[in-house]
Amino acid sequence: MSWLTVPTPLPSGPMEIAVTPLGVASAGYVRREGGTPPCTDEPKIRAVTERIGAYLAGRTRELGLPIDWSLSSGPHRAVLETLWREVPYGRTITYGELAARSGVFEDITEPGLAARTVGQMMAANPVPLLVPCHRVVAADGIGGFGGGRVGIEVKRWLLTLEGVLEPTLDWDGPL
DNA sequence: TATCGCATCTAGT
DNA sequence: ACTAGATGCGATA
Repeated sequence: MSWLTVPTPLPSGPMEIAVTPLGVASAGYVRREGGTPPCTDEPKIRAVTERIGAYLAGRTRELGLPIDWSLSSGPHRAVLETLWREVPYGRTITYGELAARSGVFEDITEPGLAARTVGQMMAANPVPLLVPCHRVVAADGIGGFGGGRVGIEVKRWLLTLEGVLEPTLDWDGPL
């Protein structure tokens, strides 16, 4: 596993991406702590940078990057894969609905519990952006996002990019 | 293995 | 419209 940094127009700045021979294993909106080996595979760096750049510039709706799922397993992975398969560009799903779709929480009957658990799984998503956790919203509003204050801005930015939200006055992305 | 912190929801003022 | 409480999972050390 090696790391590379990709410039983005996001409010959070550049992303840190970890790649393996299988694909992208990890992505972060915030800078990783040092100590991880940088990626030296130039064609791979160019491919990842180009795909993410095109997506965030509105030139494509598909990232088209292979995902290495090995960092997640069990129910966590099942929910992430459900989200990845069933929620396309420009669509959103609520925490509760995703819980139901994934089929992981059929034993859980308490209202809201499955939804909360999904929220915690999204917070622990190793590959945000590739697995579109920003398309998962609360039943009554936009919901939350990791990374504190900047995190929620990233979520709004991405939803605006995909046409889910109306551009605000400070919108600095494409369109 | 023990502890911590919730990316929610629903109901009750 | 707004506030508070229920409640158990996953992550971290």
